[in-house]
Amino acid sequence: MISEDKGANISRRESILSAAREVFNYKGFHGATTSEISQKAGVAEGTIFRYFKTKKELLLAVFEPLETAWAAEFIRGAAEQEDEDTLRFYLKKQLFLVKENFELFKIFFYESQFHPELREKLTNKVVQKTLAPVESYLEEQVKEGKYREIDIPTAARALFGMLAVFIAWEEVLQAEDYIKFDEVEVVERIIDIFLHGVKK
Amino acid sequence: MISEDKGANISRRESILSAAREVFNYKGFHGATTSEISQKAGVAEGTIFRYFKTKKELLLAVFEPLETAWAAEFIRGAAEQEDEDTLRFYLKKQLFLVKENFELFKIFFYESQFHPELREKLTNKVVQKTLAPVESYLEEQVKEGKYREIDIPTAARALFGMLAVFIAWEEVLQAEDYIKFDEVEVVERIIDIFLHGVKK
Amino acid sequence: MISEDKGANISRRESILSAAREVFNYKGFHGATTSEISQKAGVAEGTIFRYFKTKKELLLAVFEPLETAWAAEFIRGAAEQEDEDTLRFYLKKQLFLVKENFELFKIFFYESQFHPELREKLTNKVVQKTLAPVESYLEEQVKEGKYREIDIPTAARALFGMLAVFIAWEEVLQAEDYIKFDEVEVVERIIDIFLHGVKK
Amino acid sequence: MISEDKGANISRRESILSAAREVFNYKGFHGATTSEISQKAGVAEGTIFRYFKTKKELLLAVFEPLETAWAAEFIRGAAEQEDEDTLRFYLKKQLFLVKENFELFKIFFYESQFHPELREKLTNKVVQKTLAPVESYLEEQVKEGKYREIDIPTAARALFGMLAVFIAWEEVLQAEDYIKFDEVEVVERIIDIFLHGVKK
DNA sequence: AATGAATGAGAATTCATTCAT
DNA sequence: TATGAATGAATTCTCATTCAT
Repeated sequence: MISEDKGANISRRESILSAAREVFNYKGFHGATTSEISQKAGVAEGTIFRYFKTKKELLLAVFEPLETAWAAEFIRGAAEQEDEDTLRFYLKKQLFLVKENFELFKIFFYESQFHPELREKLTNKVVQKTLAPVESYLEEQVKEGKYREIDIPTAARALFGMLAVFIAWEEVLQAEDYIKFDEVEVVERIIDIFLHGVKK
Repeated sequence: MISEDKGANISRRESILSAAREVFNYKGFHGATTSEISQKAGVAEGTIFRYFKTKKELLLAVFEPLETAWAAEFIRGAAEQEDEDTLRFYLKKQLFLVKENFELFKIFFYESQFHPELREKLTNKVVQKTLAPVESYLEEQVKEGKYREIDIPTAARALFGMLAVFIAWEEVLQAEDYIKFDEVEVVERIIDIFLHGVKK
Repeated sequence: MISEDKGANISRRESILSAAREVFNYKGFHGATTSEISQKAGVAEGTIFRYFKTKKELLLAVFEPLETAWAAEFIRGAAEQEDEDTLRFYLKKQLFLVKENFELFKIFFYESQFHPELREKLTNKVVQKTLAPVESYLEEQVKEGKYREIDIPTAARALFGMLAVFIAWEEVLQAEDYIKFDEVEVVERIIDIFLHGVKK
Repeated sequence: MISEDKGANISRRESILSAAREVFNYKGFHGATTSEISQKAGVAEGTIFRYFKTKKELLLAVFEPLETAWAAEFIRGAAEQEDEDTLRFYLKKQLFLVKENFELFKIFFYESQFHPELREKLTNKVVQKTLAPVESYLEEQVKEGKYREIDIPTAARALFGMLAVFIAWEEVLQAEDYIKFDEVEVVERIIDIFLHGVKK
């Protein structure tokens, strides 16, 4: 079979999802048109609606890989963080996961305002799952007397905020022209400040 | 003429801007219609276009007060932060300023992706100005040997990330149902962790 | 003002309604397109939707004159039918009213299947109102012993059925080519058969 | 293969026609989709187009059984009506035939407006054939001096109109909630009025 | 012969923008 | 200057029909 378009060996559903992700990313949900998505996917416009009843359903489907990634991650993440090294490893992995899926994240966040079902998914399937391992780690350390008597939920969220801001810096502000941060170094530095801040 | 609508003593331009802010906020830029804005502003739809050539121009104009607020803040903020107390005070004020204008911020952030002129404003007139006083404070402290040899830009951004994440928690995720944080306490705790983390 | 199109001195709403009636008539509701209606009305397609929120609302509005005509007729018709002459006069007027509005009737009938609100209007505002005067006339005559002991509702409906069939003959079957009936004569003959059939 | 669906022992063509009848009936021609018809028929959508070139051709084919029924009826009906009893019997049978096929009739009538070939069929193969026996009966009776000198075509049509209106009452208006007529009684009463009206 | 995925023309509806008043 | 009716391009979505398998 000779087929030069990108739909050759991936399924049409995937082509559409991939095109939708791309277009949603640089136009937003409302700004994206099904016409543009269909062109990018190399299918007829009507074909989109064979796979997704409405444009909104397409939006929801677009996040599936995120949920999947997080669900998988959660299982592995659940394996208790025992020491600083595992924590560092976990944080880096999470950061990488977010960066890798940043386009999706951005839309996910933004559209959450307008679609309660999205908001719920974001909160329960992504945010809470991301926080949980860190919170249980911190709790352990505090209990063992290694860390100060900090407020766990606050601390966990703060830690992620410190990391998130760098992704926003790069991805939203596209501000690398002003200051370019080396990712690995930044993570080390942030963890350093944080751990120094919570340790006794 | 005695007019009882809100446009009575504020100019039409202001009515329109205020209505636009409100509608952009809960519908997003694309979701907002000039018709709804005009109704909220109490003017005819056509009138909007006497003050703003296009809907996009209206979007850009909507952020003016943010810039103004930040410009004013910058002047005052420039007065060096000399000690922890001034830092705490500054951070709280900034946080309050962001929360107060959160609606605008959200649109500002989101639309920045699609409109480079917005992105530039956001980076230069808001973000950089907010970071500067903290960076200069940290630099001072490091120089004086009170703080560890941290990377200043990283630390400053991390600090704001820690705070920002709580606003996002409330405003984007609307996740107060899960955990409700007391704002004043949270700020104290975060600053505590941060300072503990950077101090020698 | 120089304006040669038909929308010159009738309101746009009327132009649209009139065009809609015409197109609904020869294409049916589903077969009619708002595009064709707008062209016939001499307005832009979008203009239709300034006057009628949806195509269906346009359908409902199209029947207003029917209801109005019937409401007016009802008031006059309510004046008791005292003798055969008034009955004849009433029936001819009704028949004329139906013929004059036949296009509307046809759509009204047909679409009643799919839109319960239409069905209810048809039954209550048109059919029942048309039957009432005839029923009360028949009742009177039976009571006075002039007519046989017939079933009033059956007889009234039967009478209208006799007349209606000729309208259907002409308007639906367009069967004048086969047999052409003289309207006035037909009505006389039918009334003759009917009265002869119910009299003692 | 033992197939349990309804298409098992009736031909595919019949399954499709039967499904089409059903769907045309409650959705109308335009409202019906070939997709729904194919599902109801238990065949693939494409299969419909192997049996019927277009949806319209399917519409035309749907009426075949009506024509067949009427053709059969005609042959039997042609056997002269000799007395009132045979007339009564014939009318009841016809009425039953119409009621039984009312769904088809309704579409037949309605779509006749838009498709001349349908209209012609309706007039020639159904309506004329139905009228003929009654007309010849009436003619006979008038000739024999038993009935008054009425206009035969008018009278025949009027008789059917009287009956038809009751079917419309039930089936189109679905107005049984208002008044419910007993079918057998109604037919008796109508024939009674009619015959009384035409007899000397 | 039968399938059903894919098509794309065409449908109703929305909305930023214009312009006569 | 302000209006708001009118516009029509653009949008999402539907569906009869085709065609490779």
